[in-house]
Amino acid sequence: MGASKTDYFTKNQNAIATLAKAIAHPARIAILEYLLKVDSCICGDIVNELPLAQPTVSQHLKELKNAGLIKGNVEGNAICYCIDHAALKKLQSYFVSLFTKLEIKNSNCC
Amino acid sequence: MGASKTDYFTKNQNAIATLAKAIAHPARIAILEYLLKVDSCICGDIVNELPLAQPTVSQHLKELKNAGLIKGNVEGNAICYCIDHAALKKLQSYFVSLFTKLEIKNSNCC
DNA sequence: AATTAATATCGTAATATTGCAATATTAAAA
DNA sequence: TTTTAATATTGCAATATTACGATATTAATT
Repeated sequence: MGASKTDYFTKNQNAIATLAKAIAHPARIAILEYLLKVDSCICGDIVNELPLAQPTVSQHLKELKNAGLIKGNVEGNAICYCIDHAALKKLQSYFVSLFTKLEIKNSNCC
Repeated sequence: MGASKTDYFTKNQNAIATLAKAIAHPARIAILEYLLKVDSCICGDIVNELPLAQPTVSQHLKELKNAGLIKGNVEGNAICYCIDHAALKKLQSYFVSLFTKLEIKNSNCC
């Protein structure tokens, strides 16, 4: 077969896996870092910043947008992308909760 | 083509993407959560816990191990898997630094 | 030594991801 | 209204991931 058996896992497990997948590519990490670096919401020069063709960047942007990590605003001709802070906080909160559990039972059995 | 252009990105960008990929599947999240839940380092019953065949679980365990997130110790016949706390901390530290940057510039431009 | 139990590996099918050329869309500018 | 600029979509090839049956490996048990 192939294609993950999504139904067999909890909503939460699927949610974090989906968020993780969204950032599971160096180009998408680079995009997020770039959007964090530039103060203003610079748009299409993400393409100039990355060593990838325009359609490829567009596709990565789409995936980040689908995951809810960035937002895109039409500004005339161009489109202004920026971090969706609320969504990133959600991502953060899952990790924090995971890492908190970790702190509690830090028994290294192996 | 296909296959990501790893060389064009920084070591750090690739590192976090690789870690994210390791947890970008609900089964692997479930495995990590299970290993966190059980106090002692229970081994093969991960297979009983998950709705997946033994080879599939074995494969997921291998990926988590390759990513350095878990450790496996041979214990006679069986193998004892457990969270690698040091590695998970590394994962945590990247996210913390990313989220810290986020706090600093929380200007929502869109 | 044969059996059993636990886990890993191999082989393979189904599906998903990545990347880009070509093309479409959309809106400003000329 | 044609041109130009910015971005998205389509189509397709290369590769990676997911899943599992069959089989191999390894070590305890009989």
